[in-house]
Amino acid sequence: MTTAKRDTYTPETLLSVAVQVFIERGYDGTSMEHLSKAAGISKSSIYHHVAGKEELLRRAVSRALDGLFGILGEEHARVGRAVERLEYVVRRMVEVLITELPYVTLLLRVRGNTDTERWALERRRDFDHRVAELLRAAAADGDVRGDVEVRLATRLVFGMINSMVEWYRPDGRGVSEREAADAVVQLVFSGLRKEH
Amino acid sequence: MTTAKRDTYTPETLLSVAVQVFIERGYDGTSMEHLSKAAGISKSSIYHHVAGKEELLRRAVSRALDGLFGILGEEHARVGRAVERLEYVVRRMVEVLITELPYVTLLLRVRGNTDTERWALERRRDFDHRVAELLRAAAADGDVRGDVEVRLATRLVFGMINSMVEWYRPDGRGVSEREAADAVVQLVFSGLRKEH
DNA sequence: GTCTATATTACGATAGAC
DNA sequence: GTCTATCGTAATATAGAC
Repeated sequence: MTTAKRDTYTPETLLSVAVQVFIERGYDGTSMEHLSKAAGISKSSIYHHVAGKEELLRRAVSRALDGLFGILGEEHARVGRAVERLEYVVRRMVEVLITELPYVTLLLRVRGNTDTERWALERRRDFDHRVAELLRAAAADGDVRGDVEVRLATRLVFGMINSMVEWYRPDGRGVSEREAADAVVQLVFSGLRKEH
Repeated sequence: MTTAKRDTYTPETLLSVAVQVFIERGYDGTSMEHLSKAAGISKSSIYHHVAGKEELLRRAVSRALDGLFGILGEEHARVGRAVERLEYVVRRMVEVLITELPYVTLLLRVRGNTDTERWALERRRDFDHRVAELLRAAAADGDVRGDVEVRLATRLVFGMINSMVEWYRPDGRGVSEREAADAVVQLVFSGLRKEH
């Protein structure tokens, strides 16, 4: 290459700044002015890199969705007893949520006002259904309790995992990724009550 | 009274309309124009009833918080073994969430951009701490497993309960309040795995 | 209590210079 | 690739008539 890489923005690096601001102020609550201040460049410079606010949102939620769907392609999610595959997917969901925390955070806050948001919601539903199928198979195997409806249980488990974006912070002082994943797996499969 | 009550708006009735719109479009994504269209009156008429958008938000989250804090004052939440009080509070949280669904939904989506939102977040934290204390007491009694940290477990349980606002719809066709509360209590205390 | 009309500010996006 | 300046629109809120 002829010129060294300067500390100028690319769509990728701009994205990480934008996602932070979106999370702090909310997507709707963030103006292009807010983004330009946070990035240290002018509004029109942002338009040089991306077509607009919504493209930044699309790139962000795409990254989160790619991480989640990637789990379903992994070997431990595809072979073995359903209940074991389910446990693996639950653990990996926690890990992906932490690895891609800002992007997953944004994905989970999307409500469906724009085309991009509706597309993200649809892909989330696809993912949910895939995991629900796993739970259904585990129930058919007799490995999970039959007194809670599959769809309801899936929603509650997803709720527990996804809620981590509200409080998890990946600094050294808090909960480690391993501790978080262990706690979720313990609660989801064995519950709070001490076993006798 | 001298005149019969007409079908005109009061701050209360206007609130129920506004909350619906806030939930559909997001608080930031809702303009006074949107509200006036939904209410069937002009923008300036809304300003006759409330000082502005933020007052509607404050009224809404107050109602949700009153419902939640009310639980802690109930007898079953104050007397008895800690693990039993905890189970009662979890069940009642589900019930209040369903009873005050739109208001709790709004409360849980608040992010902290305005004074009202920061106040709501603070009160939510207070409530969380009160329930965490209950879990701590149950652990001290030896009724709850000791291998998951109290603060972490509380957050995950709240995550599961609160996530219900994302999908629960109180029409006759779906999950009843009783089924939902039972499922949450089962999962939180006993987990998914079939007991041996 | 509701309306129309409007003041004022902020928004997303573009033009065009450097 | 970044800037300043600006366009057209839509936002919150108010004034004042009825």
